[in-house]
Amino acid sequence: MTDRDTSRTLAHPEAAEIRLEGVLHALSDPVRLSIVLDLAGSADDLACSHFDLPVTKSTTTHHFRVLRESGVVRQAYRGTTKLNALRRDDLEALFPGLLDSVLTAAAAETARLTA
Amino acid sequence: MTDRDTSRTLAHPEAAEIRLEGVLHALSDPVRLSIVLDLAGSADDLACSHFDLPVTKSTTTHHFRVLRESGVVRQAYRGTTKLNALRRDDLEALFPGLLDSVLTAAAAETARLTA
DNA sequence: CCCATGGTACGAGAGTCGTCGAAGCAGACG
DNA sequence: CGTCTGCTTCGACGACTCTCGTACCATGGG
Repeated sequence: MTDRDTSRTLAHPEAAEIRLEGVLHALSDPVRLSIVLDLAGSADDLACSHFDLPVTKSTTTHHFRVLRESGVVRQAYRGTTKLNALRRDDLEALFPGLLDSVLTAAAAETARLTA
Repeated sequence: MTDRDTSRTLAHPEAAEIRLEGVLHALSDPVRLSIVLDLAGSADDLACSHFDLPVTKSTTTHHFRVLRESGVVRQAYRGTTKLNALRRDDLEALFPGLLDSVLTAAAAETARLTA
Protein backbone atom coordinates (compact mmCIF):
# COMPACT_ATOMS: atom_id res chain seq x y z
CA MET A 1 0.00 0.00 0.00
CA THR A 2 1.23 3.49 -0.77
CA ASP A 3 -0.25 6.34 1.18
CA ARG A 4 -3.70 6.66 -0.28
CA ASP A 5 -5.82 4.55 -2.50
CA THR A 6 -7.32 6.98 -4.96
CA SER A 7 -8.91 4.24 -6.99
CA ARG A 8 -12.56 5.19 -6.87
CA THR A 9 -13.37 8.81 -6.14
CA LEU A 10 -16.60 10.37 -4.96
CA ALA A 11 -18.12 13.66 -6.12
CA HIS A 12 -18.15 16.34 -3.43
CA PRO A 13 -19.53 19.87 -3.60
CA GLU A 14 -16.97 22.67 -3.50
CA ALA A 15 -17.00 24.71 -0.32
CA ALA A 16 -18.55 27.58 -2.26
CA GLU A 17 -21.37 25.33 -3.41
CA ILE A 18 -22.49 24.30 0.06
CA ARG A 19 -25.93 25.70 0.81
CA LEU A 20 -27.21 26.39 4.29
CA GLU A 21 -30.65 24.98 3.51
CA GLY A 22 -29.04 21.77 2.32
CA VAL A 23 -26.97 21.43 5.48
CA LEU A 24 -29.95 22.09 7.73
CA HIS A 25 -32.04 19.61 5.80
CA ALA A 26 -29.29 17.00 6.01
CA LEU A 27 -29.11 17.46 9.78
CA SER A 28 -32.88 17.36 10.28
CA ASP A 29 -33.05 13.57 9.94
CA PRO A 30 -32.54 11.55 13.13
CA VAL A 31 -30.44 8.87 11.46
CA ARG A 32 -28.13 11.39 9.82
CA LEU A 33 -27.91 13.48 12.96
CA SER A 34 -26.76 10.44 14.90
CA ILE A 35 -24.15 9.74 12.23
CA VAL A 36 -22.83 13.28 12.49
CA LEU A 37 -22.85 13.09 16.26
CA ASP A 38 -20.88 9.87 16.20
CA LEU A 39 -18.48 11.31 13.68
CA ALA A 40 -17.94 14.42 15.77
CA GLY A 41 -17.23 12.38 18.87
CA SER A 42 -14.62 10.26 17.19
CA ALA A 43 -11.05 11.16 16.33
CA ASP A 44 -11.11 11.58 12.58
CA ASP A 45 -12.46 8.98 10.22
CA LEU A 46 -14.97 6.20 10.56
CA ALA A 47 -15.89 3.44 8.17
CA CYS A 48 -19.51 3.11 7.15
CA SER A 49 -19.53 -0.35 8.68
CA HIS A 50 -18.70 1.11 12.10
CA PHE A 51 -22.12 2.65 12.53
CA ASP A 52 -24.92 0.68 14.13
CA LEU A 53 -27.97 2.20 12.51
CA PRO A 54 -31.58 1.03 12.70
CA VAL A 55 -31.86 0.84 8.91
CA THR A 56 -30.66 -1.49 6.18
CA LYS A 57 -27.48 -1.14 4.22
CA SER A 58 -29.00 0.48 1.18
CA THR A 59 -30.70 3.08 3.35
CA THR A 60 -27.39 3.75 5.04
CA THR A 61 -25.81 4.37 1.66
CA HIS A 62 -28.62 6.82 0.90
CA HIS A 63 -28.07 8.79 4.12
CA PHE A 64 -24.33 8.99 3.61
CA ARG A 65 -24.90 10.29 0.10
CA VAL A 66 -27.21 13.01 1.40
CA LEU A 67 -24.56 14.01 3.93
CA ARG A 68 -21.85 14.05 1.29
CA GLU A 69 -23.85 15.90 -1.37
CA SER A 70 -24.92 18.55 1.11
CA GLY A 71 -21.31 19.12 2.07
CA VAL A 72 -21.45 17.86 5.64
CA VAL A 73 -19.05 14.94 5.30
CA ARG A 74 -16.18 13.96 3.07
CA GLN A 75 -15.87 10.36 1.94
CA ALA A 76 -13.03 8.37 0.45
CA TYR A 77 -12.56 4.75 -0.46
CA ARG A 78 -9.92 2.81 1.36
CA GLY A 79 -9.75 -0.66 -0.03
CA THR A 80 -13.17 -2.22 0.37
CA THR A 81 -14.34 0.21 3.01
CA LYS A 82 -15.33 3.84 2.79
CA LEU A 83 -14.04 6.35 5.31
CA ASN A 84 -16.11 9.28 6.50
CA ALA A 85 -15.06 12.56 8.08
CA LEU A 86 -16.85 15.75 8.99
CA ARG A 87 -15.95 18.78 6.85
CA ARG A 88 -15.39 20.84 9.96
CA ASP A 89 -13.09 23.42 8.37
CA ASP A 90 -15.29 24.13 5.39
CA LEU A 91 -18.41 24.38 7.50
CA GLU A 92 -16.70 26.56 10.07
CA ALA A 93 -15.48 28.92 7.37
CA LEU A 94 -18.90 29.18 5.77
CA PHE A 95 -21.13 29.09 8.83
CA PRO A 96 -19.11 29.93 11.94
CA GLY A 97 -20.30 28.20 15.06
CA LEU A 98 -23.18 26.46 13.33
CA LEU A 99 -21.93 22.90 13.52
CA ASP A 100 -20.86 23.22 17.13
CA SER A 101 -24.18 24.66 18.24
CA VAL A 102 -26.05 21.90 16.44
CA LEU A 103 -23.82 19.27 18.03
CA THR A 104 -24.28 20.82 21.45
CA ALA A 105 -28.01 21.08 20.90
CA ALA A 106 -28.23 17.45 19.83
CA ALA A 107 -26.29 16.31 22.86
CA ALA A 108 -28.46 18.46 25.13
CA GLU A 109 -31.64 17.09 23.62
CA THR A 110 -30.48 13.50 23.99
CA ALA A 111 -29.65 14.17 27.64
CA ARG A 112 -32.97 15.92 28.10
CA LEU A 113 -35.00 13.07 26.64
CA THR A 114 -33.17 10.20 28.28
CA ALA A 115 -33.05 11.83 31.70
CA MET B 1 -59.01 47.36 23.97
CA THR B 2 -57.69 45.81 27.12
CA ASP B 3 -54.13 44.58 27.01
CA ARG B 4 -54.44 41.53 24.82
CA ASP B 5 -57.06 40.19 22.54
CA THR B 6 -57.26 36.56 23.51
CA SER B 7 -60.19 35.91 21.24
CA ARG B 8 -58.83 33.20 19.01
CA THR B 9 -55.87 31.32 20.36
CA LEU B 10 -53.33 29.16 18.55
CA ALA B 11 -51.82 25.91 19.76
CA HIS B 12 -48.11 26.13 20.51
CA PRO B 13 -45.74 23.42 21.66
CA GLU B 14 -44.38 23.72 25.18
CA ALA B 15 -40.71 24.54 25.39
CA ALA B 16 -40.02 20.99 26.55
CA GLU B 17 -41.77 19.63 23.47
CA ILE B 18 -39.59 21.45 20.96
CA ARG B 19 -37.47 18.99 19.01
CA LEU B 20 -34.18 19.86 17.38
CA GLU B 21 -34.99 17.92 14.23
CA GLY B 22 -38.22 19.84 13.89
CA VAL B 23 -36.48 23.18 14.27
CA LEU B 24 -33.81 22.27 11.74
CA HIS B 25 -36.41 21.04 9.30
CA ALA B 26 -38.43 24.22 9.74
CA LEU B 27 -35.36 26.32 8.99
CA SER B 28 -34.30 24.25 5.98
CA ASP B 29 -36.90 25.82 3.69
CA PRO B 30 -35.89 29.05 1.90
CA VAL B 31 -39.26 30.72 2.37
CA ARG B 32 -39.36 29.96 6.09
CA LEU B 33 -35.74 30.93 6.54
CA SER B 34 -36.43 34.32 4.98
CA ILE B 35 -39.39 34.76 7.32
CA VAL B 36 -37.21 34.00 10.34
CA LEU B 37 -34.50 36.30 9.05
CA ASP B 38 -36.98 39.12 8.60
CA LEU B 39 -38.44 38.46 12.03
CA ALA B 40 -35.01 38.51 13.64
CA GLY B 41 -34.11 41.79 12.00
CA SER B 42 -37.23 43.55 13.18
CA ALA B 43 -38.01 44.89 16.61
CA ASP B 44 -40.55 42.42 17.98
CA ASP B 45 -43.69 41.45 16.14
CA LEU B 46 -44.66 41.41 12.51
CA ALA B 47 -48.02 40.79 10.88
CA CYS B 48 -48.25 38.04 8.31
CA SER B 49 -49.25 40.64 5.76
CA HIS B 50 -45.96 42.43 6.22
CA PHE B 51 -43.99 39.72 4.47
CA ASP B 52 -43.48 39.82 0.74
CA LEU B 53 -43.16 36.16 -0.13
CA PRO B 54 -43.02 34.54 -3.55
CA VAL B 55 -45.89 32.19 -2.73
CA THR B 56 -49.63 32.46 -2.42
CA LYS B 57 -51.48 33.20 0.75
CA SER B 58 -52.46 29.64 1.53
CA THR B 59 -48.86 28.55 1.18
CA THR B 60 -47.86 31.37 3.50
CA THR B 61 -50.32 30.10 6.08
CA HIS B 62 -48.79 26.65 5.73
CA HIS B 63 -45.25 27.93 6.33
CA PHE B 64 -46.26 29.93 9.38
CA ARG B 65 -47.96 26.87 10.80
CA VAL B 66 -44.81 24.80 10.33
CA LEU B 67 -42.81 27.49 12.11
CA ARG B 68 -45.29 27.66 14.95
CA GLU B 69 -45.72 23.92 15.40
CA SER B 70 -41.98 23.36 15.42
CA GLY B 71 -41.62 25.98 18.15
CA VAL B 72 -39.71 28.59 16.19
CA VAL B 73 -42.29 31.37 16.33
CA ARG B 74 -45.16 32.40 18.56
CA GLN B 75 -48.33 33.71 16.99
CA ALA B 76 -51.27 35.64 18.34
CA TYR B 77 -54.32 37.18 16.76
CA ARG B 78 -54.71 40.91 17.01
CA GLY B 79 -57.95 41.94 15.43
CA THR B 80 -57.95 40.69 11.85
CA THR B 81 -54.21 40.30 11.63
CA LYS B 82 -51.89 37.76 13.18
CA LEU B 83 -48.69 38.82 14.87
CA ASN B 84 -45.53 36.75 14.74
CA ALA B 85 -42.51 36.75 17.00
CA LEU B 86 -39.47 34.53 17.31
CA ARG B 87 -39.31 32.36 20.44
CA ARG B 88 -35.80 33.53 21.12
CA ASP B 89 -35.78 32.79 24.85
CA ASP B 90 -37.14 29.27 24.56
CA LEU B 91 -34.78 28.39 21.73
CA GLU B 92 -31.82 29.91 23.51
CA ALA B 93 -32.58 27.94 26.65
CA LEU B 94 -32.94 24.68 24.75
CA PHE B 95 -30.27 25.10 22.10
CA PRO B 96 -27.81 27.80 23.15
CA GLY B 97 -26.34 29.74 20.26
CA LEU B 98 -28.16 27.74 17.63
CA LEU B 99 -30.53 30.43 16.41
CA ASP B 100 -27.84 33.07 16.29
CA SER B 101 -25.46 30.90 14.32
CA VAL B 102 -28.19 30.02 11.83
CA LEU B 103 -29.11 33.68 11.45
CA THR B 104 -25.47 34.64 10.98
CA ALA B 105 -24.99 31.81 8.51
CA ALA B 106 -28.06 32.83 6.54
CA ALA B 107 -26.91 36.43 6.38
CA ALA B 108 -23.43 35.32 5.33
CA GLU B 109 -24.80 33.09 2.62
CA THR B 110 -27.03 35.83 1.25
CA ALA B 111 -24.06 38.17 1.12
CA ARG B 112 -21.94 35.47 -0.48
CA LEU B 113 -24.48 34.73 -3.21
CA THR B 114 -25.45 38.29 -4.02
CA ALA B 115 -21.90 39.59 -4.03
C1' DC C 1 -9.41 -18.40 -9.25
C1' DC C 2 -13.16 -18.36 -6.21
C1' DC C 3 -15.49 -16.41 -2.68
C1' DA C 4 -16.40 -13.52 1.33
C1' DT C 5 -17.05 -8.68 2.58
C1' DG C 6 -18.31 -3.81 2.15
C1' DG C 7 -20.71 -0.89 -0.41
C1' DT C 8 -23.71 0.50 -4.77
C1' DA C 9 -27.67 0.66 -8.24
C1' DC C 10 -32.20 0.05 -9.24
C1' DG C 11 -36.82 -0.21 -8.74
C1' DA C 12 -40.70 0.20 -5.86
C1' DG C 13 -43.90 1.48 -2.12
C1' DA C 14 -45.61 4.46 1.61
C1' DG C 15 -45.42 8.77 3.31
C1' DT C 16 -44.45 13.71 3.59
C1' DC C 17 -43.79 18.30 1.58
C1' DG C 18 -44.53 22.55 -1.02
C1' DT C 19 -47.54 24.50 -3.90
C1' DC C 20 -51.89 26.09 -5.66
C1' DG C 21 -57.03 27.62 -6.27
C1' DA C 22 -61.50 28.03 -4.60
C1' DA C 23 -64.40 28.55 -0.95
C1' DG C 24 -65.03 30.12 3.73
C1' DC C 25 -64.80 32.67 8.26
C1' DA C 26 -63.78 36.59 11.60
C1' DG C 27 -63.14 41.46 12.58
C1' DA C 28 -63.22 46.25 11.06
C1' DC C 29 -65.50 49.86 8.97
C1' DG C 30 -68.83 52.25 6.45
C1' DC D 1 -76.59 45.58 7.34
C1' DG D 2 -73.09 44.93 3.58
C1' DT D 3 -68.61 44.67 2.26
C1' DC D 4 -63.68 44.75 2.43
C1' DT D 5 -59.47 42.78 4.26
C1' DG D 6 -56.65 39.17 6.32
C1' DC D 7 -56.13 34.74 7.13
C1' DT D 8 -57.84 29.64 7.18
C1' DT D 9 -59.54 25.29 5.46
C1' DC D 10 -59.97 21.88 2.18
C1' DG D 11 -58.92 19.07 -1.43
C1' DA D 12 -55.60 18.22 -5.04
C1' DC D 13 -51.36 17.62 -7.59
C1' DG D 14 -46.44 16.79 -8.46
C1' DA D 15 -42.16 16.25 -6.33
C1' DC D 16 -39.31 14.60 -3.12
C1' DT D 17 -37.96 11.39 1.02
C1' DC D 18 -37.24 7.35 3.59
C1' DT D 19 -37.45 2.80 3.50
C1' DC D 20 -36.72 -1.74 1.72
C1' DG D 21 -35.16 -6.10 -1.08
C1' DT D 22 -32.73 -7.89 -4.68
C1' DA D 23 -29.23 -7.91 -7.73
C1' DC D 24 -24.78 -6.20 -8.54
C1' DC D 25 -19.70 -4.52 -8.46
C1' DA D 26 -14.89 -4.04 -6.42
C1' DT D 27 -11.48 -5.15 -3.39
C1' DG D 28 -8.80 -8.40 -0.71
C1' DG D 29 -7.66 -13.19 1.11
C1' DG D 30 -7.35 -17.92 0.82
